[in-house]
Amino acid sequence: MGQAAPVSTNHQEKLERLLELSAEIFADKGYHNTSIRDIARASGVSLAGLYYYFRSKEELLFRIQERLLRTVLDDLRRRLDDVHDPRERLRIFVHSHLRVFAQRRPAMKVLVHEYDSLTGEHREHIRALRHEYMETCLGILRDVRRFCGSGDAVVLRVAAFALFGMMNWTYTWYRPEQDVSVERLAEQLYRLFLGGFLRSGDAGRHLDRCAEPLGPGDAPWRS
Amino acid sequence: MGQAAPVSTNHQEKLERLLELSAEIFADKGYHNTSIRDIARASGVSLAGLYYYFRSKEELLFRIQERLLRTVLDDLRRRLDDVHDPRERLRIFVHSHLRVFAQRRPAMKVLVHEYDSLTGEHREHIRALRHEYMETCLGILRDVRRFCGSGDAVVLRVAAFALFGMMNWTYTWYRPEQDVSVERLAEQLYRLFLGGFLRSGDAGRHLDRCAEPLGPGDAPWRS
Amino acid sequence: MGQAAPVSTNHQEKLERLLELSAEIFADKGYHNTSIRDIARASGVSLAGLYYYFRSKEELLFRIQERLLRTVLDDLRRRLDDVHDPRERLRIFVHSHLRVFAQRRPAMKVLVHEYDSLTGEHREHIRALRHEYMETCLGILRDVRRFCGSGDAVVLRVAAFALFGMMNWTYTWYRPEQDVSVERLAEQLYRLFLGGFLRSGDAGRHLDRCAEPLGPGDAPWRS
Amino acid sequence: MGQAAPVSTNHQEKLERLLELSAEIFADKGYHNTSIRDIARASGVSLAGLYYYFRSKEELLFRIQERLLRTVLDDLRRRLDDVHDPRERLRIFVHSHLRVFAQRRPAMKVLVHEYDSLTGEHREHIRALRHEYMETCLGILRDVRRFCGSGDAVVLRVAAFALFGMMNWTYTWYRPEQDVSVERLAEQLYRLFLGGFLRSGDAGRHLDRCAEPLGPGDAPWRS
DNA sequence: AATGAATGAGGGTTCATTCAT
DNA sequence: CATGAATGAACCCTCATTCAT
Repeated sequence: MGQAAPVSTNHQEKLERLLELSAEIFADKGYHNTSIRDIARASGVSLAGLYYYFRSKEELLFRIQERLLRTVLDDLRRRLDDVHDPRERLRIFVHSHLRVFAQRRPAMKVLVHEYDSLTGEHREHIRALRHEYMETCLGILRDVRRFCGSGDAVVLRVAAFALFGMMNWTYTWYRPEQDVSVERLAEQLYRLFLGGFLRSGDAGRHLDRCAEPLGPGDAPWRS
Repeated sequence: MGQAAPVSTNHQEKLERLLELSAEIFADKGYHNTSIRDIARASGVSLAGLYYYFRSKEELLFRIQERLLRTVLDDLRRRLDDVHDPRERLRIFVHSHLRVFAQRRPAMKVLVHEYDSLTGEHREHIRALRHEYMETCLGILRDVRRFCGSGDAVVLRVAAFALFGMMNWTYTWYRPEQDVSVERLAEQLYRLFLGGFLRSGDAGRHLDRCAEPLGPGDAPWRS
Repeated sequence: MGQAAPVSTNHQEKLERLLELSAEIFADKGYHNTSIRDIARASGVSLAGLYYYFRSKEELLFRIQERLLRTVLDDLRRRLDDVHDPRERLRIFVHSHLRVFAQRRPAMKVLVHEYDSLTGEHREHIRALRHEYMETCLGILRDVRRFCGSGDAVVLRVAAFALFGMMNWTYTWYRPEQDVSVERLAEQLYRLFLGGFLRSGDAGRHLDRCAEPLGPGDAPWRS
Repeated sequence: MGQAAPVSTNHQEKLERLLELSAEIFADKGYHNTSIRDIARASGVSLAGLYYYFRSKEELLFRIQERLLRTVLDDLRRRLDDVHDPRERLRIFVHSHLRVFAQRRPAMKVLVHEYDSLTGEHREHIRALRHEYMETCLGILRDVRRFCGSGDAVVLRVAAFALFGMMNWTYTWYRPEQDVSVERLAEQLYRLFLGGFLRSGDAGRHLDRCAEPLGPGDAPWRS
């Protein structure tokens, strides 16, 4: 009677604490430069004890990335739910991304910086989630353009990557505690991007030597 | 005067070939995931032989980054030499950066991705060169703003990082051979940035919780 | 009187199932290459649960060997009970050994292949049972010889080991389902051995450098 | 001028010393129960230093087995070279096998006992060599039978395995220093086998329930 | 009677680096 | 200049085993 399955909950909680902690260490020293022993030491769990929670170091990395991506995607979907104005949707996208970045900095750095450290199925799995996120972004941009001008696929793709670049690069310099607030950062990046995006048109088209259309990139951010 | 130290030249050439090759491998597998043996194997030089050219693995990483940064800075200075129009200077900055990125992709990825892998003096040295580069960028942005509007330091800083983010992030997705040409990419990013930069003003200022004054605001974006 | 401890019976049954299963796995992968976890997985019992049935991995190995040896010895004694013809006794010995081999292949392989994996008292205990079995065999051979010729102890010993070699080696090649029937295999080995045994005499005696007397020689084989 | 490549020779010598030593330890403690550290300790070479000579523990096991098998096969071929009498050829086979067994006991035990510890290509390679050896044996037995009686394939196969069993099993009990001389052991086993082989005919044929002929087994001793 | 959680010890292997030649 | 040979330290991971429940 009363609460059910407290054991499982306990396990889940401890696991999440370990994910959080590991993300911090990976973010700090880099995945390959972090030893499982480092994590054992920091967590107070024995070396072997960790393997009760993850099958391998790479699975640990994978779980960190997957958990964050799911959070990001869920959060975004919820926020976009009943918003229809294209620019407002873009604004929400930028703000949501950066807010999560600020709140979960270590995991975000790991997600952005250590994608290449994954291999095999782990990588494939994360690639798929990143792809989904990228598609969401491209959809929004398409709507903005349809509303305000032409929607060249190549231009859209470059713009999307530019936007991700602006946002993701923050992990190299932005510290929420020392810099401007996330809200203001997000707003500035949003306006910076939107301002240029709306007027960029098919910039430099005439310069391009490759004629063929590129089609939708298979790379999410980059596979 | 006699022969000008042909041995030395030979040495220099071989060293540069090794730097290039190592950059490729580091870019491909990551610095920490690459072993000196990998480099020995790929170069045909014996394991011990490599240590004639570098004192340590980290020095190898350092040389790759330093060499590229010097190239970038020199190239940029030369191109900016007698150009005075602020926007044209910004345009040159963007194009120069991306052209080098495209021409020396492996080294660029290493420069961008493996900065944290440096320690001690090596890191400090590279930090200084990066700082110099950043200052050049900020100087250009300041000029653009002075020409066209207010030049809030915080806004400038965020804009500069946004620009770097857009450009540096390309290492994760842009392939010169498969994507749009570098020229077009550069032009689009330049316009995207400039368009937003010129109209972004002190976006979101009222949202900010930080107290410090930011200079006279201009018209809100939405008006 | 009442019920005869049904719990205990349950326990005994489960234990025997575990012995059987473990024998299979040990036979397949080798004792040292098998982990307790493998056994837990295969049996569906939890890792810790297994330790209710055995005190240690080695005790598990010991029980497998001991159980089989007792079976073999009991079976043999029963079959030899009222048989007095020496050759018939030998025949029974061979058939019995090989029949058990065929019926309990995994355990037999473990018994033959993993004797060295035992240590201390476990090893000593099994050694004693094996010795008993060997003595039974030697006794039979002695009778055969006494019946048909001289009974040199050395010759007997070598012959006994030869017989065991022929029989035990079957674990490396004989598969009851694919090869000749056990009956035929047993009969052929029996005749092969008996044929040679009866005529081998003190073969090669003159070749031997050992000085110890070997008893009166009989006619050379070639005569 | 003078001797060529002394370095290579040195390397080869050291490697062979390591093979020999490792064979002893594997024979003594078993392959899976021996750690590379044990070998390092016994050889005086550092742990990492060993990996200059073998790529892996399994390759070490493989080399031990391969080296011995090549020795055995070469030796046997040389001895059989100009001998034509079938019985003499059989005699040479048995003597050769046991002499090598006695001279290289540790390696022989490893070859016989640790075949299952090999995997993948290593195993396949050894399997092929064992097969070649087995075929040589079968060829000899066929000749003996053709000379003296019928040559049933199944009987031959069983006889061959019986012979191998007699000989290989010696690793479990025979100590050249304490037992009869190798020559005498070989002679006795040879006569024991030949005596039975020549008179065994198609023993127990009528007992067999499986009718189909077995054809030449693919297993050497047992793959 | 059974298990989830945990651990110390040790496994095979790779690493950056050195040094005599 | 260049290398073959060697090493100490550290890596990730698995092991048999225990103990509170």
